[in-house]
Amino acid sequence: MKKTPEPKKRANLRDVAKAAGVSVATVSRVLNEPAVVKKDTLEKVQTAIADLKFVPSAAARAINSGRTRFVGALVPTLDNAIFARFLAALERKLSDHQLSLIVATTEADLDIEAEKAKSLVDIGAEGLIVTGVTHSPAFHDLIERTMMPTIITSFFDPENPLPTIGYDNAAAAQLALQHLNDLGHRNIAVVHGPVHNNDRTRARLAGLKDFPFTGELTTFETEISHQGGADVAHKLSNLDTKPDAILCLSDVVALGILLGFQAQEIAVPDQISMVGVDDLPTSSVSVPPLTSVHLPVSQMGERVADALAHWITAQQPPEPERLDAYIVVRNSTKSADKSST
Amino acid sequence: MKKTPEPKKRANLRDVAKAAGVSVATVSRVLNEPAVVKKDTLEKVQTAIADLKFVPSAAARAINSGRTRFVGALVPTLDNAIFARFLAALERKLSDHQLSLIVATTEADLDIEAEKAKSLVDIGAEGLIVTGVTHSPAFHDLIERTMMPTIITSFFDPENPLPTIGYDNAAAAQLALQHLNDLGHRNIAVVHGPVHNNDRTRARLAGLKDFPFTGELTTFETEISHQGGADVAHKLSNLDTKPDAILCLSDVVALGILLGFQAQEIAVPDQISMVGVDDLPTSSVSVPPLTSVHLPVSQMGERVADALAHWITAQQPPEPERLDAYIVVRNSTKSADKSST
DNA sequence: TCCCAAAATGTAACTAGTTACAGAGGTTGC
DNA sequence: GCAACCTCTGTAACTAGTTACATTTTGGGA
Repeated sequence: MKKTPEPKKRANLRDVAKAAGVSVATVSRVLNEPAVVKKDTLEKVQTAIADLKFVPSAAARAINSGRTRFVGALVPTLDNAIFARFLAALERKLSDHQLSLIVATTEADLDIEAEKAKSLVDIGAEGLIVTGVTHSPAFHDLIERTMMPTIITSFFDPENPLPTIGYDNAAAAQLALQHLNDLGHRNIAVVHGPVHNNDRTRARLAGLKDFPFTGELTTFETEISHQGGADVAHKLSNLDTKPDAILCLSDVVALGILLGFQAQEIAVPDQISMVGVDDLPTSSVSVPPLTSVHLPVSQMGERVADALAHWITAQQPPEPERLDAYIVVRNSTKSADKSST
Repeated sequence: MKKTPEPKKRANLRDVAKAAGVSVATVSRVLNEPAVVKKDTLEKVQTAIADLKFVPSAAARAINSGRTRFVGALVPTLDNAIFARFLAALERKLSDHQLSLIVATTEADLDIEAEKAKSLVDIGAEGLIVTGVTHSPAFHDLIERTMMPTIITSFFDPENPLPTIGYDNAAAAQLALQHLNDLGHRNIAVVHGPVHNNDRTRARLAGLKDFPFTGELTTFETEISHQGGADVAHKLSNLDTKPDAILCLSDVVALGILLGFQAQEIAVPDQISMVGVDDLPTSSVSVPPLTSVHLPVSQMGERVADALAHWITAQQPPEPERLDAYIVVRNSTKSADKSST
């Protein structure tokens, strides 16, 4: 007495056509250009669609149009607000182009990156967005084989084979050093995240090296987190000769240092000046507000979205694009002579 | 003398079959079960695949398997670390199930949510994850029509028609109030984000109302950002009778208040106690470290991933699941009698 | 009323894979 | 020596849409 042998099967175009007593072409027209369908036919079909709870198959559409309408972005982490802000802008602008965004995190591991890139391509991504110019051979293979439109962000390099849309990391770091130099600081601690698998950080450090600075530059590597910053604050406070300024290549870490210093009652900027790089929203409300090099990540998200959408539709890669970083001077820095009170 | 009339067209299975001198079935086998193919045939085909730079079409695969291997998550924003952390855990666990994650932000707007949900379904999402139980009629329509597996997060309600996996927001807020009550605070400022379109916040406020607290409870609404917190700090400091404790329904705001108080040299917890809700990583390194109700968002991400993956494959919705929040006492609270120094 | 074009609809061939089934060739057992 | 079986490969029919082209219907003007 079973009456439900296979009730689960989803209705398809043919089913709807049969139910409405029309051809598949008509149903397809109701879906795509209802204007050309006569009114009562239209209604008949729409009723059938509603009755059968018909939902067109995305895959079948995609197979004809050759479009899946989504792209993938590979970022090291979502835990750093700088990427979250980039992705927010990217997603917003992509949806103007009728594109959805798949986010995949790589944990700054090139193998994970290649693997996730592969799975993005496998499920049909029409384009890829990646962070930095350094990638595994497997990744480059994949991009070359599939000719997948791929844009590199957070990095500007007009020479790179894949188009880059981003800022000049070396220049951004130099902006910070310039500022400290102008203020007369001579003994500067440079605090940065892991350089392994992070070409942005390496480029920034290289930029600092290239800058004509005659004072002392000491580097400290730590985790990119508030905790990582707090750890460095602790380390710095135990030093025999303390630096008179800190140049921090990440605001998250800078904020952590700031908190660490507060806990130890080291006064910023009176005892020590601090510059960050990123200019997170939080940096403007920290105590003291943090002087920081602003990275235009929201703008970057928008430019990347436009460029990738254009690449996909017009089959033409975009020109590399440099977005300018600039320093925002707040109250975490002051000139060296006054700090030796 | 043109030799490239249409060189762009991607090679397909038939092209490869022709090039390798085998049938399409054999090529398909090379792709899916290479073990059953004779070695030299295998090599011939693989050579052809490489030569033609053949990449199987995801859409064509999906049309047969009925699977697209991705799901969509709708969150209000990426700017709050609480969602970023949830998504990070979700994405990590989903990839164990061979599922990718499409992230869409709704800006806490139910219409945007419905619209983005629709476009996720249109492009073939196999399941959806949404924040909170309150949604637009269009959204509910969509879910019902498509019978899309959909899990609600950040909210626990066993009565809800769609399965919820999350914490009890009322109970979480009460944990904070309980703590302040135990410490003897009688005049408490409750700071929260916009209640409009935010049922989590509303549930928390309702929880506070239900708690048998005999003191004074004053509420303040502000933006969920450090800036929003700083604004409230300013407002509070201008009050005639200041509260002796602040219960903040969001750690981001609490951290902003903390920074605001520092700028105004109001001592926490000596002059005023503070509790937050969220327990962000930053909360443990703020000055002072923030007492906060821990919301198990990473665990939530993992549970949701497992539940949704199971729903998709086994066609069976999960049971609602309550995850426990608990308070983490740090140094931003102290008992009332000592704070009246 | 008839003719013709415009409007509406239908037929069937596409898209790019998977897969049931058939069949060819080779090996083994009796 | 021949049936039985296994291994490997091929044919063709699926999946669910879109769309070029053919055909039917409709309506207006002569």
